[in-house]
Amino acid sequence: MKPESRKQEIISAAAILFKEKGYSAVTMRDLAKAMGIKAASLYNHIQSKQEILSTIIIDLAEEFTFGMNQIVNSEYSSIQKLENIISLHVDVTLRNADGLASLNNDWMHLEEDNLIYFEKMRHDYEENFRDIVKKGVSNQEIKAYNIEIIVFSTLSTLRTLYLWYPKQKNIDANILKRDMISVLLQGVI
Amino acid sequence: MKPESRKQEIISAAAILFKEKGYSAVTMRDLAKAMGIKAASLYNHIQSKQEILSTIIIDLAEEFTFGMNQIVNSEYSSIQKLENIISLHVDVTLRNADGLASLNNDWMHLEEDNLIYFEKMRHDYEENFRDIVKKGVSNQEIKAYNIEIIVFSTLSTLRTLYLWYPKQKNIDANILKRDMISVLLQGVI
DNA sequence: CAACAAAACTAACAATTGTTAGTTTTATAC
DNA sequence: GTATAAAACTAACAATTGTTAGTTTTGTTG
Repeated sequence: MKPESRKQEIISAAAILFKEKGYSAVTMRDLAKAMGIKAASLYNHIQSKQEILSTIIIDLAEEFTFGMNQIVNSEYSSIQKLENIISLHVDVTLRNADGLASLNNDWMHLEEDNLIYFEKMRHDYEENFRDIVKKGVSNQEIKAYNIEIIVFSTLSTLRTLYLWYPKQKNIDANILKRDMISVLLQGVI
Repeated sequence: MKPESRKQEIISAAAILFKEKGYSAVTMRDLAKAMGIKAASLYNHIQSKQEILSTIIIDLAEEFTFGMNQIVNSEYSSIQKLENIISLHVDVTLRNADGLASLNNDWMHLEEDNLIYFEKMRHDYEENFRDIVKKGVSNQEIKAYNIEIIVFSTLSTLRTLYLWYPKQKNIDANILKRDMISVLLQGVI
């Protein structure tokens, strides 16, 4: 592993603190203490507290957007697309569970352009997800339950994965994917 | 409907603001403005900002604890117990969606005894939930997937219901229960 | 060792925070 | 109409907030 830049170290430390208490409750002095330095010293590396938050959230949101676009443009069946979405969430969660806490709970503290940009990405993501489910229902690949409930319950579980998986000790990514696919999809197929 | 006491009005207004921005980001001046009064005037009715938060969260947590205890002590099958849990969450969510945002996202800002009390209730709740699933698996009422994943994915969906149901227009509680039961349980039965 | 950049420091700022004290207004009861 | 209680107000507090300016220390490169 190559050493993180000082800026990246700060962002990673911030993500952990944001996960524990939320963006608003974490002070720059808290963050500095976690880094073993003084608050003012942080500003040699970052521009503002807000920059930390937006870096954490926007990077992750773009990862999801990119992954979803690949899935949407693929030639898989609807069910296979859903499996790929589950796989995407597992991958991102294993790589950056701390950051996902901010994405889920602190996105509303983004400012101006970043807030608008984030909300558009989230909206498009949900829209793509919904379209995949709809297509699957019209295909008769997926049972015609309430579509909104399928979308909501699957997304809820995937979005909350960051809270749960750290409690499981050393769970293998592929086993996790397989089990998530079973539980989330067996009911709707 | 009987008129809410002034204190209850404040707590309800606070729950809405807490849902939008989180406990830490809402100031007493924000809350006062929402009530159309000055911040100092709030203190004629409440003791502290913390008291508002703990009232919102502890009341809800006790509702869940009470409901879960009734289900645990009933003579239903495991599946019926799970259906009753789903029904409990739907009922509580329809009655107080705003407060559930605080319970889900701001419980860590509870102080001392209330924090300990809350964490115990949450732990016991999850433990009861898990035991019901385990019993169902040993009964062969429930498929023997990864138990932890079943518990986690079901709870995630139920806990996030408060975010989603307000977007559905005038959805009937009983229809919602029926559909939730279908999507959450058909996969694991 | 001299030079330079990276990264830390001290000290302070203006704004905002939850909360208190004391006072005035508003509504209710006799 | 006067007394009482409820609910608002003004003014201020001590602490904490994100951030800046200016300075010193640390580490690297020739």
